[in-house]
Amino acid sequence: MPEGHSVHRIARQFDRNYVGRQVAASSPQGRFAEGAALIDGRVATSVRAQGKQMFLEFDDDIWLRIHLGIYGAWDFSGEILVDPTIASANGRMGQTNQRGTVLDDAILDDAGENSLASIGAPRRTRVHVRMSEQTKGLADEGGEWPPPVVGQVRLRLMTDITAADLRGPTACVLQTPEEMLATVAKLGPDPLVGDPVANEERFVRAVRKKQTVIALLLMDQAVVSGIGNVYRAEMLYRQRLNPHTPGRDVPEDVVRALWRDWVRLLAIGVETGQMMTMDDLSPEQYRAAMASRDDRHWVYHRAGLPCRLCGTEIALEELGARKLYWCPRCQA
DNA sequence: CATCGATGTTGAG
DNA sequence: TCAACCTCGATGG
Repeated sequence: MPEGHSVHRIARQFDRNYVGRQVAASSPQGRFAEGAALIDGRVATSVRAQGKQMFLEFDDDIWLRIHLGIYGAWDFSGEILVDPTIASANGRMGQTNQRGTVLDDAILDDAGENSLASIGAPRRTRVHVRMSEQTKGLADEGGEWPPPVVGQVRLRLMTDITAADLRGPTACVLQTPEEMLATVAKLGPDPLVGDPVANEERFVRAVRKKQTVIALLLMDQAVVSGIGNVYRAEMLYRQRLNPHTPGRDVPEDVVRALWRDWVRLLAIGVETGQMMTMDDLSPEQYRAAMASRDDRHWVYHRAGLPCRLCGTEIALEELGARKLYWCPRCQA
């Protein structure tokens, strides 16, 4: 499941490959047939992302709102122009198969003549991008156009050279400009949207006026946009903050530190496509982290394992129907 | 092969 | 508070 960084990456791919182009829309699965018919043949005019929501605008004044939810995903295939701002730091998109990471770990066709090693001026490359093991075979077929529909595809958006298949979204709806703005208005600040100073102040105010525990506030999309269960656990650990601290009791400087850390982690996530939440890794640690997501985090998914710093068993508890991982000693 | 669980949200009760 | 949504990788037999 994508957290905010993935949604921004997807938005950039739409910006690069769809905005300014006429789009053929269809709903192979049928559950979005009416909506698809409404936008079919229109030109995509802009795209925006805030938190876990993405909005794709079509002429004239029709906004497609997408929320991937817990298992939604986009599959891109065909000929795509890779946004240079999201090429990975090591010169190649990741190769792991994490589900739901969408363009995180997006993959170049293994047989591909192209590599993203040359991060620079945008250039058109024939690549296949995928997100799920299921569609790997499809991408590797190559050549077939349009790509055969695999499984339940709610919405397919095609330019003459690129296809994007949407499956399993929580939300896939058309909105008027007013409705889109109303949706955005309910969302907390996103570091990549709007004024940085205003965003931080908004976050600080929202946290410090509530008695809700900070672990819940960080997951509240009205308080801050884009943080999910992984970033939540990791951010709390990085501040050595007890997850049960009421928002109003978190010192202001710590609240600000949380925000600035989110700014930083989101930027890293958007750029690399990975939720890398550990700093200053040794070469050995870095290799491990690249190879396995279990080695990228301080506490997430590490219940019962020794804390990387103090050796205490990482605790797991249910909070708001989600799993919370934390170190009882470091975050006392 | 079957079952589980997940980087999420909504809405019924 | 909890089921539903809807998909698929991981896990276990």
